[in-house]
Amino acid sequence: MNSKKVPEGTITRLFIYLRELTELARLNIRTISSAELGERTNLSDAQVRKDLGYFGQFGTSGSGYQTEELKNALEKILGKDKTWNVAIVGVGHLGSALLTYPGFKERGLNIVAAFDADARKIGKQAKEVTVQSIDELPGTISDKKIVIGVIAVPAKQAQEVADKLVKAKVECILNFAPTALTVPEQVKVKDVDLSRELETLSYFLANKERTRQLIDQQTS
Amino acid sequence: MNSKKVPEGTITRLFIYLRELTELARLNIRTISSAELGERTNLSDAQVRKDLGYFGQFGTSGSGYQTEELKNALEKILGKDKTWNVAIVGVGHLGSALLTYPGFKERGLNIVAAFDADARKIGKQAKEVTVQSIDELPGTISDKKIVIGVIAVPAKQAQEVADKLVKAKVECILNFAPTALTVPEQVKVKDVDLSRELETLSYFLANKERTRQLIDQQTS
DNA sequence: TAAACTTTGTGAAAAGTGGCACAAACTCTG
DNA sequence: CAGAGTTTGTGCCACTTTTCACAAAGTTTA
Ligand SMILES: NC(=O)c1ccc[n+]([C@@H]2O[C@H](COP(=O)([O-])OP(=O)(O)OC[C@H]3O[C@@H](n4cnc5c(N)ncnc54)[C@H](O)[C@@H]3O)[C@@H](O)[C@H]2O)c1
Ligand SMILES: NC(=O)c1ccc[n+]([C@@H]2O[C@H](COP(=O)([O-])OP(=O)(O)OC[C@H]3O[C@@H](n4cnc5c(N)ncnc54)[C@H](O)[C@@H]3O)[C@@H](O)[C@H]2O)c1
Repeated sequence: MNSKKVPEGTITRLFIYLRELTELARLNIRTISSAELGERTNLSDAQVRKDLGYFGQFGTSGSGYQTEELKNALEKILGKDKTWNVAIVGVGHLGSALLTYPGFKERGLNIVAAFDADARKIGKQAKEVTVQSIDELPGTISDKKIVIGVIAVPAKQAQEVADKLVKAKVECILNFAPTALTVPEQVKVKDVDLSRELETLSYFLANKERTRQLIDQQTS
Repeated sequence: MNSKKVPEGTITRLFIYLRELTELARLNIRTISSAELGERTNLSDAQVRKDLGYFGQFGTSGSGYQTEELKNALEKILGKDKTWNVAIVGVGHLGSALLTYPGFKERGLNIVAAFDADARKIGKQAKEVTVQSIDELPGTISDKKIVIGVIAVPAKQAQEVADKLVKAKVECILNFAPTALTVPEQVKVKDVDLSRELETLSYFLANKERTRQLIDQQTS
């Protein structure tokens, strides 16, 4: 095992391998080679081996990897054997969608609190969670051992909410507001910018059109 | 201006700069240096200049960039001076949030149609759009000149919806379902996998001690 | 007008990332 | 048990992207 920095892409791919291994285990397939695993995930055999190489040696020359064993190892590496408590701040359109999404719990992320500043939203029930006033955030974060804060408020309020979350000592923030947050470096921020993804497509379309015009000019 | 290949990351960051420039223009701030712009977007001054450098020379030594001028230039580069018609397929929790979000129109992405397979949702009004039956998709896509399709249905139905969108001749697909789609190569697919983002956080938490030492690279 | 200061634009160096290729390790076969 | 076959783990190389660093260009000051 080398202790070099692990590329972001490796982590993403490990989740893909894990998903495939879970399927293989279900099908009672006991061993798999990097070539086969790569085939099934549209990745190269070398990529598979290199990714695993960051975390140790899991295979056997000549036969490959034990499905079950590698699956367990990846679950441990990826933190799938643990669960974490999550709070959502801002129960608007997006916040509500997140609150009811079952995919979080399936991945070991339990939403155990929700906060909003709007009096009309406070007290509302969504799944097992009751919307609380933002003023109760510090106490609840600490009492319920919440380690992830999800920001789903308008961009203008995002930094203010981030400050409250940091003060309450969350360890990660998942930020849906389209704005850059400033936080101490020990707090991990993950930005998810839905608009930007769409915007990227508009760049693609604009370029496609430009290219087409250039080609038209050349051909005509 | 050099005509070398523009990194993917550069495009993403240009949108970030543009967002900040729009805010600066609103605040009537006339000029900005790469250092200040970098400060406000959590990026380095060199990164800002390099990114802009792919598209031309926009600044003035000694004083920086004209806010309004750079904003206009970026809008043109990024295709923001055009608008595109968008359809949403699947008006559930996420689809509804997207439908009512005003940020898309502001960015030249007009949601002009929405489709669902559930009879109870059809006919529902959301903003200016009435939810239509999925059967009307081909006709509407063509009539309304829709170039982007957004998939917000459960993973199991995602490929089937993608096939319909491709057949109806959309040029891009934004896919929120956590599954890999197979489409012809002339159709651009952008996956937004919220689950993946969450999974990454659980990895971070599980490996916090190690990751904390290597936190330098998290600007993306 | 000149000197001090600020900031850009960009080559060159550094860092990060993926693919190749092969020795070493192991399995299989007769 | 030897020789043929399979597959891993990793050093090395090619490529991409970011950071560095500084001359050139502009601004400000006196
Ligand atoms: N809805 C979408 O499709 C969409 C798409 C892209 C980005 N976003 C971003 O996600 C964020 C949320 O979007 P939305 O559509 O859910 O907005 P929304 O207006 O529906 O909801 C925002 C919620 O935040 C609450 N709030 C405001 N200030 C608060 C504060 N200081 N503390 C606690 N709660 C506060 C409001 O009361 C409201 O309930 C925004 O930043 C938006 O830009 C949303
Ligand atoms: N809600 C979230 O917070 C969230 C988070 C991460 C990922 N996602 C993903 O986004 C997608 C949508 O999530 P959601 O929470 O909105 O689900 P949802 O169940 O609330 O909505 C899905 C909608 O799609 C419609 N639908 C089903 N099959 C269809 C078909 N063949 N054609 C047209 N419409 C069809 C359903 O009638 C329903 O209205 C899912 O793939 C989900 O995994 C959602």
